[in-house]
Amino acid sequence: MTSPRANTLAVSTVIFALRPRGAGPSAHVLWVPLVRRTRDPFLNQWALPGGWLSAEEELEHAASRTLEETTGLAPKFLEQLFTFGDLDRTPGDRVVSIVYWALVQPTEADRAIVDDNVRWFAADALPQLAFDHNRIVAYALWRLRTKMEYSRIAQAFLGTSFTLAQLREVHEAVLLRPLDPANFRRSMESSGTLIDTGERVAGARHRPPRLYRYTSTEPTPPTDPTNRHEEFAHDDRIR
Amino acid sequence: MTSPRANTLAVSTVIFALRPRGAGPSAHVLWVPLVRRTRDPFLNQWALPGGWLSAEEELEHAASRTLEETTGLAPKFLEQLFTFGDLDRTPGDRVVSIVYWALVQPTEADRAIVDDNVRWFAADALPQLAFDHNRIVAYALWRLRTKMEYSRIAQAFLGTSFTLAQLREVHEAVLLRPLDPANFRRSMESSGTLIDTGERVAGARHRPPRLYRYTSTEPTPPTDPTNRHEEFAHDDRIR
DNA sequence: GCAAAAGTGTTTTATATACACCCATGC
DNA sequence: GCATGGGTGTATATAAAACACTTTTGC
Repeated sequence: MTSPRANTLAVSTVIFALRPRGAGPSAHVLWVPLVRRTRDPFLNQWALPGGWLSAEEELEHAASRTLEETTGLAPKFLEQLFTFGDLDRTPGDRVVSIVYWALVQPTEADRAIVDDNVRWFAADALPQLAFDHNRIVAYALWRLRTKMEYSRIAQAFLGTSFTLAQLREVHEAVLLRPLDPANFRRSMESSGTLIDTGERVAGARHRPPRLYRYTSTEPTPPTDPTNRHEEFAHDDRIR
Repeated sequence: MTSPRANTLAVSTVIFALRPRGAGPSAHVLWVPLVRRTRDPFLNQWALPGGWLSAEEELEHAASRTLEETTGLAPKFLEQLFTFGDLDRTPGDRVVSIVYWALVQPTEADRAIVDDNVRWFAADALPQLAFDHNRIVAYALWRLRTKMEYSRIAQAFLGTSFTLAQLREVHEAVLLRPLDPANFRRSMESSGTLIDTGERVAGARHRPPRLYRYTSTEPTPPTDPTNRHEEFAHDDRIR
């Protein structure tokens, strides 16, 4: 005789960073940190970072905390993605996972933790993950690509100032296609979200590019459910 | 001495229907069914239909079940909206609410249940609701309006066949602005989602309009997290 | 000078909008 | 006929894409 099933609440986070890669068509690729499971089910398999939700912790806080614990980084973008609760996604108790997604910049010589139980993987070449985590990452990737087209989350992969070429590189790496430099420049300039810092980057053997910053606020949708990250409104058009 | 707080899981649903109204600029308005709370907290105040989540019920099933129980209707559209879990949204135990939103057609002489504890309200003139439910409805409204512009959820308010004027009326009522009939026709025709049934509606004292149907499937985003409602992909772009 | 990327200009294409006007029906 | 929406045509404005060309640096 088995005891009745119970609901358990968990928070997980899909963390994206953009890192240079050896060679290939585009110079940067999306990477995702995963943690190795240290218990059953799916012992030793890779999974999204996350943990049980305590009754005293805000959802978003739980997401950014696990993010800090696995990458050592603070997110420049953090947003709720979806809540997964299919009955068959876990054996034993039913686990409802509130999943967030985050963008971080790979700073300070990849300050990111890398030990035997935490590793970064190329987002388009993941191994078989625990639970339904492959599906979750795939959905997060779709959301990232969709949102990149109408918002300015690209900045979250970069520092405070950047050249248009760097910003374009981010878009190209995420969208997986080349963008016309001339048209990209115009569309960014006309968006009104860029500020010319006046500075330039010398040193390369070509005309020194300008450095830009982002304006601090973006027109937020009337009712962002969280009202915490005005910089990047929640969906929308979850298109 | 108080016992430690616990997490509780609930599912609620924001249900929209489009119903004719007495007079005014547009002939139809959005309505939302609410239920009266029969216990504390917020005793007697109006709230979104919903209930506790059992460990044996799928999230979406819980949403459509409460929808059936409060309206007597089956949803033509049902999708996860957002998960609300702020610590201060409930007194006592912390309640995490997975909120769905749904569109129904007001069929069969408003088969909808109307008793002392269930009532329909105009979506733009709600009373003060229990918990954070005003904010939730506002967010659902924003999502409905956003999604109306790039998907074909409008059909969910209508029967299987409809005239272009009816479809336009839906858009106008949701978007709260008049649309050019000529341009609306063209944009719908060029979308490739409409099928001319060949039938017409006679009886009115003007040229009889054609009846259209929707094509059955829409290009789904690569990774709809649920894969159940291919007709209406989840955000995203939750644009 | 030459290579390479920054940056500007121009043309084409597609799409959205505004609005004039004809068509088919009921009365 | 006339009123009423159904339906077509067309001109204009705005934005996306394609691509030629000039500018500024390092070597």
